[in-house]
Amino acid sequence: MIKIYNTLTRSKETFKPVKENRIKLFVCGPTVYDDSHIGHARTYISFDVIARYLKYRGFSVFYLQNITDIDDKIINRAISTGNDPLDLAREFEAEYLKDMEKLGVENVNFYARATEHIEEIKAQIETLLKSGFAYETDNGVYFDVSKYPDFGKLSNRKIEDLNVHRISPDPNKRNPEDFALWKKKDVKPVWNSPWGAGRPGWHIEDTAITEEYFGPQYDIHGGGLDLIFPHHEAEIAQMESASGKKPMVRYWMHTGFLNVNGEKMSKSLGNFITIKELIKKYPPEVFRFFTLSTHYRSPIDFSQEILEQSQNSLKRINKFYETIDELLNIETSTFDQYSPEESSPPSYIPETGENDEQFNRLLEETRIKFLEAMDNDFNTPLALSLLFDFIRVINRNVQQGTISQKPLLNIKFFFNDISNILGFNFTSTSENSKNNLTEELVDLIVDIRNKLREKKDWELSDEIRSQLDDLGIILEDK
RNA sequence: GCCAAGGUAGCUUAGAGGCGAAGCGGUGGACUGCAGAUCCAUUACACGGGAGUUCAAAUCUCUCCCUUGGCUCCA
Repeated sequence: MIKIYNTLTRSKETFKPVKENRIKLFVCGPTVYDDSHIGHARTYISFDVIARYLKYRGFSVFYLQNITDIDDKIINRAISTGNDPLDLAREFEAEYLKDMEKLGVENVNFYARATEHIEEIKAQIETLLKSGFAYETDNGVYFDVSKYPDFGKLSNRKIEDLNVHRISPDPNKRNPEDFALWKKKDVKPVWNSPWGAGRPGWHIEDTAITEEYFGPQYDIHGGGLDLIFPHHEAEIAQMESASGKKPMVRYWMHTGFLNVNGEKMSKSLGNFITIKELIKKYPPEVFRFFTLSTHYRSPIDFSQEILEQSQNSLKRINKFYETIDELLNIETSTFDQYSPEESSPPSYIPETGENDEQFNRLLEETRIKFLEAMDNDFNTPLALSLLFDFIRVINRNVQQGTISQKPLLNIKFFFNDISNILGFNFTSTSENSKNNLTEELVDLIVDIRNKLREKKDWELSDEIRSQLDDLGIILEDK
């Protein structure tokens, strides 16, 4: 039974899709006017894991994301760089998709561009106008918040409180908190509409897109915490008014902020880190681990030091996975050739052992606890800590030679599942790098060094090891 | 002013009434020619202060202190 924290009710609820077994998941995508930053990465990795887990749990997940490719920021950026706004948007959209691919975010089924849903947007505005929820002014078409008494239910605000700190509200609007559905414009990218040329407001694209692919009601809507107000609030108002159906979304999920060195990430503070900059310094998996070591709703603090910690922690899991592989591979490659007469038999571990049952039981317990942790609002930090507990016990038994192949094989399958769910790739280097020239050359150097070691030429051996280390190749003598 | 999230060992995080918290880091030991990895031990009977409820409180209640964020665009 999966429980999800619902921003709307501010409590954990048992998850039940509208349609049995089929989940419609929408997550707000980026406005493509610049390179994506590590805050985006945090959010999209979180939802990537959520989608992966729901699939693992047997649900069929349709994960939809919008791409905001028309917006003031894009236009301003295009003007300042002398580009066409739509070209600029395409360019950064491509960069975004590349970044996501590198981060291992691969579960989005469809990316929907705002500019390719102008007809749906206009249709929804038309509906809202006809039913009296929207009105037209000289500047555009606005949603009349006073017609929707539930406005503020997601962000827990009262309409009265909203206009307190407003600066210079548009006098043509009926209420200061009314928001634009259509902006009348005559410059640059504009589309024709019954209300004149212009372009859509920010909020309407999402509901137009979700209505097109999901209908007026669906399961999960996700995004960053900062989108709750006003964006998601506006979405609810639009869609529920247009369709007359409530709720538009059953579960609202929001990811916490990523801060840098305890401060909000912003361009003015100079602590703005793009995904590209990040993955120049650290493998994407390290960032993924960092992300998953904090609950998705909690704020997360990014710093070099913490990323180093994540790197070391992840190394421990990878190392463990490699150890298992090695133990099992030794068997497959040398077990048949082993004969008791040989003076130095190849090291191997027995196929079965007397403790097999015990290890299988431990594995099952760990699996159950892991699933329980993930079921409980996707508690990845707890899930990871369970893995570490398990790894320690198995390592101990590996060291003591008290574990056999059979349980190790089961463990390997379990970790394959884990790597799928969390989006890691634990595959050991030995599996990946066969037929690789670099690897062969390294093997050659290692062979030579082993001969030096036989001659007890420690000085040269150590120098070779140290120089390999400088090249990023870590040599560990057994 | 209004809303929200927090303050748990050196660092990063789980836990949410009773059971040894996990990882990283430090120190010592086992193993090793050395180093690394791994294991064992230790740092470490941790929960911002105060009061209350309870047989029992990091966990519930009250109160105080502090941090961060949102209320304009933002994942």
